[in-house]
Amino acid sequence: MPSSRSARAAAPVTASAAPTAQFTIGELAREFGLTTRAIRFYEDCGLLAPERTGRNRVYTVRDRARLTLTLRGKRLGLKLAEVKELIDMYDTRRDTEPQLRRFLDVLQRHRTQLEERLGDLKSTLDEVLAQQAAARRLLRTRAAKP
Amino acid sequence: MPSSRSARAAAPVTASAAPTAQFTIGELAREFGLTTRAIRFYEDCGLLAPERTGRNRVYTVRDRARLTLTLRGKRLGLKLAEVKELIDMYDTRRDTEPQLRRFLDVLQRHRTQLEERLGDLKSTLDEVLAQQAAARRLLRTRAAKP
DNA sequence: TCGGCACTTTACGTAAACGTCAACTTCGAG
DNA sequence: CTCGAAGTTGACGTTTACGTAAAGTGCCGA
Repeated sequence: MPSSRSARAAAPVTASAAPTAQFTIGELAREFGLTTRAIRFYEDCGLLAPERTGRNRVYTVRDRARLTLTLRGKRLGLKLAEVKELIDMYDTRRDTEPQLRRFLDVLQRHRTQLEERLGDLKSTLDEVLAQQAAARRLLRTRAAKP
Repeated sequence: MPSSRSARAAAPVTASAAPTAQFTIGELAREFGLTTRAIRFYEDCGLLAPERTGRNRVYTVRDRARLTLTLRGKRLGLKLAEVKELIDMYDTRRDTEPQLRRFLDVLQRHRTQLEERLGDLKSTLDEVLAQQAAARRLLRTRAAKP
């Protein structure tokens, strides 16, 4: 069975795994546990901009990376628009000094925000751990004298 | 100027700060930087259940604590329903062993989730730090030879 | 040639988390 | 007594992040 690269104009000739790895929307969806609808929606939001083979979308490793970042941002509670701003920021040129300084500004803001969240997270995690310990103790004493 | 506890049936007699501290919805809103609408909405979601003086809501320190937890959960990207589940869990009795075991289950789930997010956060933070360092280096070399 | 499957676009539906009126009531001050 | 400020409920509007259905294209195997 040749590699299942379905629904695409047949690979050049005998090549099964292209050198510059490419993916269909369905492949990406399965890989990331998303629906194709979601992926297209991310494109509408400007988070992805895949090439086309005719009308069909062709995703590269670069798109895959952006998708990874997108999902991570989502898990951290960011809006897609915020994720886009962030990703775009990392993708833009920083040729001139003003650009570099603006970039550093944004980085600092993000860093501060992230560190705050890190604090929140650690607090909650600590509380969960404490509750876990307490509950386990209770369960042991409960088991001792029923 | 006596403490501004507006819009309430007058305090018993001369007491200005009640022993069991209470708050109006407006006070809470200001304190947490929310709208009263939001606070009422949280009540609709079962996150708060203030007493009433007639029709007016009266919040206690306990409600204040729940609100704090709610907002922290939000910052961590949890849905209000998830926050409710979490808070309720912390508030319920754990008298029987099955209850205790269920409690431990939920704790473990939350812990896993929190640790995943912690990983996400650390990754992003690391990347931000790396970018910061890189940008600063660039800026220095740029300053050296313009 | 005929399904069937994966892909496409267009378009309307929906759940979450509030915002935003509207239409009151209820106090305390003037 | 009237006014304003803060409270109340109710109902509809809005944004975000997709779900879902409709209707069509393109290729592949039987």
